Amino acid sequence: MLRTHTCGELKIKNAGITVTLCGWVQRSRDLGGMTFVDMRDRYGLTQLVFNMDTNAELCKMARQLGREYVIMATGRVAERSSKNPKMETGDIEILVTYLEILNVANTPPFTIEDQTDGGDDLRMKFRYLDLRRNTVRSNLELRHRLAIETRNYLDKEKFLEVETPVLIKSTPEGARDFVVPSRMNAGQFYALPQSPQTFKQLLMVAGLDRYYQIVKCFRDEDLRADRQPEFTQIDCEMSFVQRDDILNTFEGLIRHLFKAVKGIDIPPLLLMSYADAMKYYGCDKPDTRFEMRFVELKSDDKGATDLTSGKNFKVFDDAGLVVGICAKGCAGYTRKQLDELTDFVKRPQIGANGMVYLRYGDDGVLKSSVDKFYSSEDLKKWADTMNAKPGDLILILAGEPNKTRKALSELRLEMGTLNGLRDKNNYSCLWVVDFPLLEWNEEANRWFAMHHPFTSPLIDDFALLDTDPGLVRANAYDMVINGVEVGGGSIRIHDRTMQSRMFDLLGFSKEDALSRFGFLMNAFEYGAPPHGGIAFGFDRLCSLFGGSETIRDFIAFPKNNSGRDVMIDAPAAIEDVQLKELSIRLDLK
RNA sequence: GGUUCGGUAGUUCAGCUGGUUAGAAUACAUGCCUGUCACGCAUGGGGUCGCGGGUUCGAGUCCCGUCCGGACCGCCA
Repeated sequence: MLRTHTCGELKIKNAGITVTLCGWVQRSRDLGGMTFVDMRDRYGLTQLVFNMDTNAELCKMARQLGREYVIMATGRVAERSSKNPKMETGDIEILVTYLEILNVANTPPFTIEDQTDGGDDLRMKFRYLDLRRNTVRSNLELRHRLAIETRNYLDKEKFLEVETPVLIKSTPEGARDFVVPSRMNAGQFYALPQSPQTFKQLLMVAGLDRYYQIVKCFRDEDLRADRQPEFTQIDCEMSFVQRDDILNTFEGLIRHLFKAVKGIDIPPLLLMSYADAMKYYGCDKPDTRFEMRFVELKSDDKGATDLTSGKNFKVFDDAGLVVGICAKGCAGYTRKQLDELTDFVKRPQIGANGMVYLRYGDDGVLKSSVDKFYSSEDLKKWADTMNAKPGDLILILAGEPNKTRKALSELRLEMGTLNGLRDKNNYSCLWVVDFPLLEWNEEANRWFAMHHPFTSPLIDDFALLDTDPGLVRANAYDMVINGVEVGGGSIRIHDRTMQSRMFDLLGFSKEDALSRFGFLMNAFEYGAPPHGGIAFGFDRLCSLFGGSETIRDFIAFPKNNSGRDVMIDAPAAIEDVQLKELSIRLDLK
């Protein structure tokens, strides 16, 4: 070992001993007669001192050190005459007697500080420098901690970590596959897994009983702050279980992670149906850190009261849904603020046509943007329905039900943000259950599995498969934390008649089904146990625990918005020889 | 595929309704300074204003196109 200690561990109690440290030059301060150098490694920062009186040669050498030079220094640990309470090792310093430059360094293009001056693009291009910064490194440490604690918990619960192949077969359902040409099988391609879904089910048929894997998955779709083309899942499957067994087991996992990594005891998870999530939050992954639930003033539901029609307000009369939220204590919003909210919901990404507001003044007077059409009695009814009190502000959207819910959901989140109700250190976890099994796709003119084709329907809804497939609920569940879908799964179909029934519904012919999933259907002929599972988005979990919106900060070498690795400059063209070997001819315009 | 914001010194940014030699901070270099710790002080170098075209007497600034980056919509079983 070149060193005796790290740059983070020497404290006042070590004063007097002689040590050798290795690390990078964070910063140096040349005061003329003496020079201070802050030396950094993964563990911390330690101050080196050089004095012209003691050793002029060495001191001059220290003056020549540039930022990020790699050095080795030997000296005695001494108590400082002026201590720095802001520094972990601020009570001591090293009186250097030997200094060696292990490597010189170019001046980095941005500062290696917690608050760096580097922009995102530059940091990604020099990611290995970016990773020297505390903030980024501590994100990777958090990721490591979460992985270790996940393994600890699942191991204790008798889960077996099994590796599944990365070169597999393309499946047409779901996301676009990344494909890999096969040299030995000209014209044929592997696909990279979007998830090890079928393999983990085969492991259940194999009798492994409980499987997990922290595994890379791949989806060739457009990127977002929380979406990368390659990402990591905690992928799990269990045999001989029902839904609640899985919910309990993985509520246990998330509880363990919060406790072990953040020291937080989270309350028992709420269980919310998909239908309620959509009705009260307009979204299948509600942020439940705050209430502000939707209240409908008019809807298509049977027996629903209609508080808005028949007053000549065409917008509401024509709407399938009139729905609002009540923002507590926001009656003081200015016209300008309300106009900004209106602009917010009218943005093309949100797509509302307009917004109606109703101020419930502190004096009890109701003032709305539709006073022309509605009497104060009408407005009072709205306010009462919405449980509004003086001082509150009601915001109402109307139109086609699904679009309107989606828009109001965005507005709700915006109001939550504006009112400081979305504290990143506050966690609200819940299960969303009973998703629809199928989704109708207009373009393809057929049903698609909302989750995947192996998801079991709820027993209660079996009969509806014949009469009204759209109403069939799936035995599926998502875990949602602070409005982020961190995990999802389902009880699978293990029965071959039900499986072929599903394939029928999805419009797969027998031949289709066999060529795509024949291996799985065959396996199911040999005694498949009832089973189900779940997969967590590990990167998202890390960013959530780290209090960040973007997962890129928690991935050592992430891709940019266009799916490029700007550091190694991938993807890139390949040699003609390689193409030839793969029997591939390019067709670029 | 679409919406939107941005691209000016190594870096982060400012630069007004078009008008002298394009600025600041920081980084870098040199010098001074014996208790600094974002050390301080002084001096200095550093620019194809992303690229191409257009309007104009004149473009960093306006227009069109294009490339790159961020956020979002579509997409993501």
